[in-house]
Amino acid sequence: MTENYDFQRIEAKWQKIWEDKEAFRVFEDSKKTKFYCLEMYPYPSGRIHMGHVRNYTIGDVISRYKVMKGFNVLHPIGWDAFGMPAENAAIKSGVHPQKWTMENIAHMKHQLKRMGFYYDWGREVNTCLPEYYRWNQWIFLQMYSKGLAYKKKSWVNWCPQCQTVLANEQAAGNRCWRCDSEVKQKDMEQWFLKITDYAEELLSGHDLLKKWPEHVLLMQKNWIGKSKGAHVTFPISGTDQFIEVFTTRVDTIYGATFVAISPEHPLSQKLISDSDKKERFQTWIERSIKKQKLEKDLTEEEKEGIDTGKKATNPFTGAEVPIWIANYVLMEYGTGAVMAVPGHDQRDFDFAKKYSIPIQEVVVPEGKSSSGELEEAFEGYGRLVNSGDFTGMTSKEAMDAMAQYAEDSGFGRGSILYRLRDWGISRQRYWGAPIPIIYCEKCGALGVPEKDLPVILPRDVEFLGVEGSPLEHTPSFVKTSCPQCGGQARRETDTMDTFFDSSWYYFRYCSSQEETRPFQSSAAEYWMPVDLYIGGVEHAILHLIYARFFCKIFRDIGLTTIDEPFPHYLPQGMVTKDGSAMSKSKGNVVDPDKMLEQFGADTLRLFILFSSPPEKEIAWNEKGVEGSHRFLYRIWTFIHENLDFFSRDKNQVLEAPPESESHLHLKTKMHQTIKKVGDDIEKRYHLNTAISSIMELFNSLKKECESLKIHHEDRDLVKNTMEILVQLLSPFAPHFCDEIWEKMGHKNILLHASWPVFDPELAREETVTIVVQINGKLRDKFDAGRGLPKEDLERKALESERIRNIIGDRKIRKVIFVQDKLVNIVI
RNA sequence: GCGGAAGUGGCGGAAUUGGUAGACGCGCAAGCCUCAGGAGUUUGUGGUCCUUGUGGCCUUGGGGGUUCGAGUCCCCCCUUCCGCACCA
Repeated sequence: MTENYDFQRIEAKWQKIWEDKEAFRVFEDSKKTKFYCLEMYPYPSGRIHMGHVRNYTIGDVISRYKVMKGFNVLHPIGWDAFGMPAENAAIKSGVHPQKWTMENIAHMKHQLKRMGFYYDWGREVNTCLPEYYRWNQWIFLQMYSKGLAYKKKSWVNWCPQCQTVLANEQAAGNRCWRCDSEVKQKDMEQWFLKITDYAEELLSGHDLLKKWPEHVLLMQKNWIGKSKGAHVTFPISGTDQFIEVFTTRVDTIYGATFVAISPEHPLSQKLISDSDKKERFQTWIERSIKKQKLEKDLTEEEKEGIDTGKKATNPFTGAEVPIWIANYVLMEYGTGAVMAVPGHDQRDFDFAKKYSIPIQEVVVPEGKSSSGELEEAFEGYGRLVNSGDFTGMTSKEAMDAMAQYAEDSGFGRGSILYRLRDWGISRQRYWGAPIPIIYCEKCGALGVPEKDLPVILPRDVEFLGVEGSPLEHTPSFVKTSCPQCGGQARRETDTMDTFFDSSWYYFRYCSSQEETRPFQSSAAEYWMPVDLYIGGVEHAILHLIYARFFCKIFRDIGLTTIDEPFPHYLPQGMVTKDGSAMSKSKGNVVDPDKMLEQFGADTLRLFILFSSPPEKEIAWNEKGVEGSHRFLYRIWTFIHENLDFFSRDKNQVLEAPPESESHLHLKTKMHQTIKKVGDDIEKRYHLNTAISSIMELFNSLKKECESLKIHHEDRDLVKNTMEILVQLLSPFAPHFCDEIWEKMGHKNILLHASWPVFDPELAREETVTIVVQINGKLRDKFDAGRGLPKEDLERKALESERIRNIIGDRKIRKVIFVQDKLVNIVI
């Protein structure tokens, strides 16, 4: 009677054995080569979802494989535990964010264990605990003392009804997510990190990231947005003030027929202050600023502006041009002011047409002459016309010459501009790491002294959901004394963006218990950098740039010698159902718990990997899960039906048999599969094809076994192949394989068994199929010994009756030969 | 608008270096087993045509090209998805 495949019992059994053996604990060991496999840690939202299952299963298979290959593998996990959902839950249902978060973590931890993941739980980090976030504060203070953290005014979304700051996603559609009132913009003091200091290095560091997908590097590159150009100052007529502009096309400056500044530009108020239309202008400016902040698609917005009536002088031509305030000029980019060249910029062209501003042509396409009246802006490069001494130069020559001339004349310089902006980390929220700053009336803003860290987030606060952060209304937190003069002082009540937490957690895993520094440098020297980082591509820009930025700061303050934390990044695709991402609102969520109950962890792991290669999206299909389950079941039944045979004592040697053809075939297949599975896991990360090749091996094995009773001599090979198969499958379905392995009489767990080695000689087919083509079309094929020379195979091909019939009496022009593959006869 | 990725049977996907397209799995069909089956098992399964063969033709979004040979390389176009977006 065949024993049932009781996966619930088996999985619980092996999870306990692994835990009792502490099989997943790792320590630094200089004798072994380390491998640090990291997956993006989860936000403890309550339950794990299929995206987690996929992400962590990919990492788990690679980790287990590397362990079997003899590496010292660090595979940690933790919790991105601060953030808004916890606070929202508090506001809505009165549960304390800490309670909510810790309960979620407990449940999700249980779920992850239930999946059988190879995690060293001794290194678990939890960002909402003071043990962790005190180092956020410490790092912040290091940055503050180096001038890398600073405070400045910035616009935030503000709900006047709730009297609170809103995140962008809470202000969707320009309406407050809670009370639906109209969102306003408010200018508030906020903390920033000077990531722009590292813009160039974040860009040039891409050269070290050889194992990142090209498109991810490109996304980051666009985000950093480096532009080469020039800054030029235009004096404002009748004043001693200037407008500075940035341009990437200084070669077109002779065609600058006006200057346009952003409504938000500091000069915009001054320039209209003595205008008789001041009030109308004022209203227009306010409306434009608001639109710029809130409109999603600004390109759709019609270009409009107001003429300030003031003039500025084009320093190249000496001509006076009007100064406009225009809604298409953004304060965030460049200087917030542009030299407008209608002839060579379509936006300026549209604007000039609307307000009848002159359009001048100063660049013509190479080999063409001036076209008279322009129909639209010519934005390409060409040769300069109507440009004084620079006329006749190419655009490229002129850009250098003009930048040089501007610099020599003192009204400009060649320059480089980045789109990347400093990172605002202030959040007017409770559930985050407090920013360790104290404000004293006398001494100003001071960092909390290191000895006073951590600044503990107080537990007892009120969650009204209105009038700013709960911390502001907690006097016991706010009131403090000045660390310098001892006088009355007030704490910063803003907390940190949770991206701050996730920018360095991978360092913390190296020594998560360390109490005197964020991490032990020696431990980080051993484990870092992360050898493989796996996670959703939605973090390709922000998280991965911030983390790279932090690593470079750590290097610059002497905590590490690493330049890049993640030399290898593997983005993993989404799990979708019915054409869209699984989400509660769509109602298309498949709960991993349900799958675990129905099929078990091994089936779920196998299915999620088998469906698709890691980078691709997975469309969930319940039938496929059954297929993966069936595969395990078939192996289970097969082993149990022949249990006497498979559990036979290893030492019982059978006489070496003569090698039959099918015997040879199976042996070859076995060695090929070892090679393929290894390559698929560590070279291509195509775990789906690794699994399919194991399935193929099992199919071959079963076929061979139909003759098991007849061909006594194949038995050793069959048993050996089965053992290899279980080893190859074990990273994918670890509980199942350990159970079978034990049944086959082994005492060790598979994690401690080494990965099988293939013999290249045996992996090579002794007979190959030679394809015969005529004019590139398949016409015949035959088997032949490996390595036969062209002449033999060509003769054999021409002997074939089919081939002879097709050729008839036509003349053979030539014959193409590919060793061990094909003979192509061209007639 | 700019940038990127992708398009292969009814479905998920395979084809790693230009060399047998459709591996593996799902689904479907038929047989076996069964009182029964939404279980198990065996076989078949891209389309099409006929003379049913170890057959012919067609087939990797569409159209051209390079090559003895193209899913793979080049050019043009279409569709879908993603990122950025008045970036000066």
